[in-house]
Amino acid sequence: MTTSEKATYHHGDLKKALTEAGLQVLQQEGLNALSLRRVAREASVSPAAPYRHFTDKHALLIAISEHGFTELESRLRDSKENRPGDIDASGAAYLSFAIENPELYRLMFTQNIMRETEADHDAKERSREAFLRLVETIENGIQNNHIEDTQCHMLALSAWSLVHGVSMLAIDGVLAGSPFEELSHSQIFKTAQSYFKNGWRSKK
Amino acid sequence: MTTSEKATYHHGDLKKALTEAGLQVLQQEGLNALSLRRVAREASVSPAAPYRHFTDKHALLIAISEHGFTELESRLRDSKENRPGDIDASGAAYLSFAIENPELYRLMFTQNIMRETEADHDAKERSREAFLRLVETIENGIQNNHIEDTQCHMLALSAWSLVHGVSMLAIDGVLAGSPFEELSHSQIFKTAQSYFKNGWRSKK
DNA sequence: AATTATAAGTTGACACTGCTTACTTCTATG
DNA sequence: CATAGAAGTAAGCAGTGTCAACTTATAATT
Repeated sequence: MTTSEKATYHHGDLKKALTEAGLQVLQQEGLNALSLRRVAREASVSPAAPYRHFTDKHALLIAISEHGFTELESRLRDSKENRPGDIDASGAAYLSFAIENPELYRLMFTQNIMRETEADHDAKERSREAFLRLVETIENGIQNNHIEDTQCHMLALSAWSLVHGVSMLAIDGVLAGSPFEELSHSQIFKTAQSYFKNGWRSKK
Repeated sequence: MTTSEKATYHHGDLKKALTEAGLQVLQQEGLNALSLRRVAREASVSPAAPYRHFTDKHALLIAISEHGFTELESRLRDSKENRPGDIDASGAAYLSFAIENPELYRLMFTQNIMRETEADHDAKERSREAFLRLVETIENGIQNNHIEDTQCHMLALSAWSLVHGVSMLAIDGVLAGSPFEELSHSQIFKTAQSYFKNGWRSKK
């Protein structure tokens, strides 16, 4: 209905439309419902139309995944601005994103960029960059003057592992019924962190 | 060719055959190649035959997933027997399983038991039990006389989160190119753990 | 301005998938 | 020995990923 959008061209920006439709289907009906034909239908276009913009179904998934990485990164950036140096807040922001977008989050780490496929090379590269920006953001988040780069990198990976693990377990419903369920996201992260700090002592 | 196996029945233990064929396809060609028809073909039966043993495709996946949980649990049990009280060894065993069976491991936490579906109720229940045994095994692994049950549960979840996170990142190729790559699995786990113990200091 | 090249979308088809219904066959039990 | 019921088959529907051949609208060129 908006005049400005329609004027673009014979058909609007179909690639964007397909990606957004795909994202919506993914979030509302899950990965199994996400098909190229369905997305094409959603955009009122023929079943083969998407192939003018994506070489593959995989390429569409990569594009959606890229969108996710960008959004997650921006959330971490926001959290860093609002509470600079507060790594707990960043962890909470990360976890919130995962919990609010379970299907998307799972997709991001399932149809992974690193995996070797023949899919659309450009999209793959852009997605990979978005992913690396995320890693960078995480590293910046725990930047420390007193340690060197290598240590910082490992620190980042360790922290990320914990948050990623909690996110996955939360998404998969493993936390349901556990004491974790009662806590807020921020508290979950804090608790896990404090337990790690205090160390886990085994019997022996 | 073996006489004893053929004598079982009109057709052997098809349910088991299908599950094993499914596992093999999953590991060798990935989740996308894993279809009911393909598995049926692999077991030399008609396309609809599996439906006498699985209500759903999902039910087959649940069965395969259950197999995975049982195997992982047994590995953790072994590790505990061989090196009682050595939680690092358990973590390494866990990580090894994930790295050796990436597709299976991903499936286990993707087609999760907790998710609400109409699938084969029995299989779902058995799989859920296998899963809970795993949680129990993990909790037993870090059992501690000095802390109460609730704390122990949270400790287990925290430790699990870390190992699960490292496993996922490793599977997804995120660790490739990082300092982690140089280390053995056991060392990866130890390193992450030690970093957590020492704490991560932020600038502020 | 008319022509042409090309990007974008359509049509129709193939092989494959999950799943269902109706049918057959074997096996175990009364 | 008869037969109920479990196990497997056959045929078919709707949906899917993908491709080749075709059409059309836009952009570029003369």
